[in-house]
Amino acid sequence: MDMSTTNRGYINLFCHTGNMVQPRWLDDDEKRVWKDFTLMQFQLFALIGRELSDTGLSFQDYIVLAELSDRPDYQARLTDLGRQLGWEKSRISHQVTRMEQRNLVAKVKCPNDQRSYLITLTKTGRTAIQAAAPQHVDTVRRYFIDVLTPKQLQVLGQLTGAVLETLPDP
Amino acid sequence: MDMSTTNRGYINLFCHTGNMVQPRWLDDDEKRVWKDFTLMQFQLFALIGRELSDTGLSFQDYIVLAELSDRPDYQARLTDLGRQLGWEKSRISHQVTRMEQRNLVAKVKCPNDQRSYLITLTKTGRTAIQAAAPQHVDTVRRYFIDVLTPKQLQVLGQLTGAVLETLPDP
DNA sequence: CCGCTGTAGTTGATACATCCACTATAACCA
DNA sequence: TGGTTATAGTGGATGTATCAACTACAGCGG
Repeated sequence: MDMSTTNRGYINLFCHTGNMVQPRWLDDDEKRVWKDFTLMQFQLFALIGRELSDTGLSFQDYIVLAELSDRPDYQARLTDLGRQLGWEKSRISHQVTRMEQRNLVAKVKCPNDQRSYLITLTKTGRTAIQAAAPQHVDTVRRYFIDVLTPKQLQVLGQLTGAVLETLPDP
Repeated sequence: MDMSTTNRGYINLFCHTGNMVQPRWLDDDEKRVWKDFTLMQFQLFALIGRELSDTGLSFQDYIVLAELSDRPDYQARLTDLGRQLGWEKSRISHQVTRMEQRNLVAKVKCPNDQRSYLITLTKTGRTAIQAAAPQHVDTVRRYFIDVLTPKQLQVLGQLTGAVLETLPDP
């Protein structure tokens, strides 16, 4: 099962050229970046979740509430909400259902389209995100934004854009 | 609830200076980078999971199998495995339990330490990661590594390191 | 040898993400 | 107008993270 005695492990890559399958290893730098990147993103989002949890909101709750807060009328159609966040319909549906049960948002049948729902920010939801925002944004700055130099931030923006463009739609 | 009429939304940040709480917004660039970054990482890992799913492995399965493959004897103590991956004990425990039920790994009581288990790669596990590796590594290259310029990869490595160092231990 | 503290791992509860199959309405077009 | 297709959303099943409370063993100091 060894692919090479000097460069083991399945983080290493194969690359399909034509109908030949040729190994194309990750070199040590690429391997390190990939592993560190996966670790970093996971730890970062886990931390954000933990720091948010005193407020009774999950990061997912926060994201939805923040998106609704960004709207002039504090409401959005369910699918628009999902589309805006890059969430698939089932994910946003389940999430909103849970949030509705906790009274963070309300669902109203859309008058124009009998299939749709308007999701609106409730008083409770508004209060919750108001309470959570200071600590959340502090965390994002402290452990991410402010850790990076302006140059790093700029490159990260470009790089993120490049990856997002390459990623297929669904 | 508006923090400002020109710069709304709870992605914006507050910063605690002494016992004063002062708003410190994310400017438009920072906001874009943060949102795009969260979106990118999520979509990327979702894609990796989907592309892996034909092989019957989740990304988490893959990570564990890859880590075990990297060991000369194809085995590791449960906690070492978790430590290596940056996973907390409950997470690695649950994951390994599920993987054991599918015969991807085996658990043996550690002879030296009656509290510990040695997790070993089974024949099935070995076959599974062998089958999955080509497509997996191809995906990682195609949608991440090869999308980035060497310069971007280098900056990403530095930036990732900086964030990881800042992140608190647990 | 006893008790204390730390470490290894489990378990059950809850929340989250995904998949797939499903209902219902809308839009289109022949 | 009636049939087809696309869109909006639901619901259940499975796998995945996290938390807190738990058992059990190890190592240490008296």
